[in-house]
Amino acid sequence: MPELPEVEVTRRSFADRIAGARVQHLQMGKPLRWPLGCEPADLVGREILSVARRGKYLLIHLDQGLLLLHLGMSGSLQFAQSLPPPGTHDHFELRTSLGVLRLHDPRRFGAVVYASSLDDARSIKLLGGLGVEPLEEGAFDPGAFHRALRQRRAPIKQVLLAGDVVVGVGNIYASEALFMAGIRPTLRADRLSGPRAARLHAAIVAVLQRAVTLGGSTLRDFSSAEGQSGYFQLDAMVYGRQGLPCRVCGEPVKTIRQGQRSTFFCSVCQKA
DNA sequence: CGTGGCTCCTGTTAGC
DNA sequence: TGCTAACAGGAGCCAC
Repeated sequence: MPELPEVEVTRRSFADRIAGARVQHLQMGKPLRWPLGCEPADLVGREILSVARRGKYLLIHLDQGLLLLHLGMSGSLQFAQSLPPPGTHDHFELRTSLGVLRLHDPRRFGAVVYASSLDDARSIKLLGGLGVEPLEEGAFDPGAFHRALRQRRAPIKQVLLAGDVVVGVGNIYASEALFMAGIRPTLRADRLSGPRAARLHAAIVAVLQRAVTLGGSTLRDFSSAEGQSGYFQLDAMVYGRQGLPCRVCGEPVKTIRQGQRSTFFCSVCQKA
């Protein structure tokens, strides 16, 4: 569920408040995607230095090691001075001197993984193959983006989702960025001209930035760690709008399946 | 090595 | 109203 904007909104909603906290207790619920990788008790007493983000992963840096956190499809975080007793879908809870951090994740596609450092095998395995950060100053270059796309024969939508060229673009924002750039989602990535790749590059940045500003999308259950819902979906151009008139030309929005995920597009505004 | 398909899990919704 | 099947924002893994 959460794509880059939702993860970034989550990070901003608690990073400053948890920095400097001391870990008092770590409680795991039902198994998540991978085992934690250390004894929960081993983390007691460590200090939380900062919360960073890489792609859709949150990196909680400790004075020794770090926790890699992924929200999967249905995960959300809460951080507060105190919280009501955990429910059936709360599978990770970190009690600290400054508050309680809790992961709520019904589908349990999310993960919390301890790594001793960023060069640790566990972090390399999870973060090593990730593409560039689209919103990082100077990191996402239109020319390099075009060159990377020329190596790929898969449909452009699926190349965006794969996350090894550029990170953070999930199912909602892939459809939205392709609409904004006027590109058909089924077009082979290597068939994009330089100008069209540049247009897509700009669209990705614009869509993600706008979504962060709006507090992310809240289709079902996303909210920030402060409990705020996002508003992006209220003005999605194509996502979730199958059969409804395109906001630009009025043509009914189409939906197709690509790699078991639904894609939304306008056949008039996205001719090729 | 790039690509496409499958998989994990639970909850909600569309359709009969 | 009730049952069932399809689908949901991710992404690692495996066979080609």
